[in-house]
Amino acid sequence: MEDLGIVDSLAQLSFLVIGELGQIAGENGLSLIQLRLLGVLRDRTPGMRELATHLGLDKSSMTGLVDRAEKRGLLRRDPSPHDGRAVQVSLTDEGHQLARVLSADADRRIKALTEVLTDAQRAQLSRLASTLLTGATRI
Amino acid sequence: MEDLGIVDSLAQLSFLVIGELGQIAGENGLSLIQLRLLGVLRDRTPGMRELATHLGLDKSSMTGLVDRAEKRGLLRRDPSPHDGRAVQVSLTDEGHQLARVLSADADRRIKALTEVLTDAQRAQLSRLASTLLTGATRI
DNA sequence: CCAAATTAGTTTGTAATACGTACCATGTCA
DNA sequence: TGACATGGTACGTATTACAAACTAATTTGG
Repeated sequence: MEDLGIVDSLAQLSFLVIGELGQIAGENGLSLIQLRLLGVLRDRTPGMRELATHLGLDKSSMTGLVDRAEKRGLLRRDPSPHDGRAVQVSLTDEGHQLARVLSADADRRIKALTEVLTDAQRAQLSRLASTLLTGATRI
Repeated sequence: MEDLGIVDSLAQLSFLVIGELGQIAGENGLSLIQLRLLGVLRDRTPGMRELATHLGLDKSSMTGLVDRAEKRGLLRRDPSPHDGRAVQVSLTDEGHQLARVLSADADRRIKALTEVLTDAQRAQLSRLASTLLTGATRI
């Protein structure tokens, strides 16, 4: 592979990583967006609007997404204690369990992807990505 | 932002980059997958099977994707000169023009993302990503 | 304190995406 | 030449996504 510019290398890397995550999702009967949803819910119990913002979706898209996950028993909607209009979305036990499996799979697959790197390079990549994320999400 | 592991930092970075590309696509009346399709076709005239493999889709999914892009005048199907069953997909002039716009947009947006990095860091990230891609796609 | 404006979420309708299966037409090989 | 493989499409279905219209609860301005 020839030396790519920053744009192409980042884009291709991203498609590769997302592709891996998509495969993991598929192997566990989920779509990529549902995998993301479960990932977000691992350590939060947000409302629908918050979820939609976080995932970059319209709030109407969230309704269907959460509907389907709820029907599968992966999460539940509870009324918010602070706001009568709002809802708290949280993982069920089954959802938490599946999220752990997905997380372990992702760990394995992503680490396999980075096998070609030395430990130092892997740490460097991680640090650079973190730096970039800090800058980008602070905006 | 705390220091993430290699898995989370790569996953989050990837979602961020793909999100940017998706926004660029949207601003130009395309979906992310159509942006990818145009990107692939910039320097190739593959058949449907080849395209499907490259994009990780079923061949039946390709038909619809190419159908819609063809209807928009972005690409065309020509019969393959070597195989009576096969088809050669190629960009129209309009498709090439749009692909150039998308590419320029991506350049701008991804470079803005990496603004927090020094030039040296950016080069390092690009090199690490390229290395990783080389290893991953050689498998 | 109440009317007006916001906000959270759902519903409905439509389009794109994606898959599997079944199906043609063409190629390839024994 | 006949069997089989391959490239591509057609069809049916589920998921994803959006926009617009709507309901119900909350906040805000006067």
